[in-house]
Amino acid sequence: MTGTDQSSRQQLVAGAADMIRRRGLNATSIREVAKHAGTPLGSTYHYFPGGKHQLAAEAVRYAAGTVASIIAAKLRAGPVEGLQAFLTLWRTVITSTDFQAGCPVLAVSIESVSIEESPAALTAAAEAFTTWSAHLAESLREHGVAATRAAHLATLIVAAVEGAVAMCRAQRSTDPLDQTATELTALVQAAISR
Amino acid sequence: MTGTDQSSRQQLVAGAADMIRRRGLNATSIREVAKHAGTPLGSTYHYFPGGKHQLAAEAVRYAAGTVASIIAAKLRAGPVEGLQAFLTLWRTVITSTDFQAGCPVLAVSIESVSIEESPAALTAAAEAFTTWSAHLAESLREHGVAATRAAHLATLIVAAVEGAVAMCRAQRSTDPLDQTATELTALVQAAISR
DNA sequence: GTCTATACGAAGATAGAC
DNA sequence: GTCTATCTTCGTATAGAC
Repeated sequence: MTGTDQSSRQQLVAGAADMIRRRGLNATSIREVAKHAGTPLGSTYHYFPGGKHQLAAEAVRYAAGTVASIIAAKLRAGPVEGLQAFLTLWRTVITSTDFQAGCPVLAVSIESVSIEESPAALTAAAEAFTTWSAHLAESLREHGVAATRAAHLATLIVAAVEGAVAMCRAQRSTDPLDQTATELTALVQAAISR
Repeated sequence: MTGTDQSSRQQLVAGAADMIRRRGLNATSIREVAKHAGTPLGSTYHYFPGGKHQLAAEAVRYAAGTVASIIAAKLRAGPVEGLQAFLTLWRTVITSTDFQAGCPVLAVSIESVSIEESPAALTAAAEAFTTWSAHLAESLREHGVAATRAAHLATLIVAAVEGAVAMCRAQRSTDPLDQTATELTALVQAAISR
């Protein structure tokens, strides 16, 4: 386990995550991921014997982990701050890429049809959504929101933001996310101040 | 323009919409759409000279129009009834296909990266979201919700439902949509009863 | 262990037979 | 006008040279 090995491997994972969030899972080819990482095609199958499924699953976990770390850190300041961080994160993604990138977890959720076709990647996507929601729900509970309501509210936040990011890409405008942000912020503030 | 022509054409469009909502845009091949419709491959390019882009765009408009008709009809009974119809519609889609189908509009929004790559389909997706939101917003305004708030709330509804459907597919559970439904229904009821 | 070269299938699109 | 056969490119994956 040398440093070079890990950096090549990590570059493949990060590159795959970037391509998936831009073009989707099916339009992300191993060939191009390898080329982008500067590694030969064969190396990919050395690092990821499971082929594209394995690479996709790791890419989802990588991207999901990054997002989870950010919101978990910001949630320590409170649910509203965590929500703001979540919203800002995705707004930055779409604006900094001129609406060309979105969420790789959502892409995998839509393109991995059955468990049989891409088991690991779809499972990783499901876990990502669960983790994000759980972080938000926990913070809401800590601020006095009842457990059931907190869970529902957390799910709504994740669903709404994911959907809004996709709408922003289609419309080439940040309006859907900004409008969603306004509603969600008001909703969370009302929930924790009762 | 014989009856047979139009039915073949429509079968291609409907078949494409079904495949896109299940597998996504990139995994939907013209070959398989043609086979499923029982028409030769060449016919597809006769009906759709613009190739896959044109077929995808028409598939999106077809699916989006169906959804728009349903919610527009139910919205006449009020915003809550329209929301319920929107929610029920998607819940039926995911449960009747064992979580294998979702929204084709969302799939196209995520997989059509740039305007250059798939201009017509992405434009059709943007219009679908706009149309759905506009219907909901209009109904909310008619029930006393201020114009700006109505627009924001309508966007939140579309975004949240689209995101929730994708989450349901990843988690193979209707919980995300059901929890989102609870929150959205309460939110709309509160908005129109003030 | 790393990488080049290749096998094999399927994609979008079209040319040309009927 | 309809459809068959084919062109070209690109996908995943692997076999085998270094």
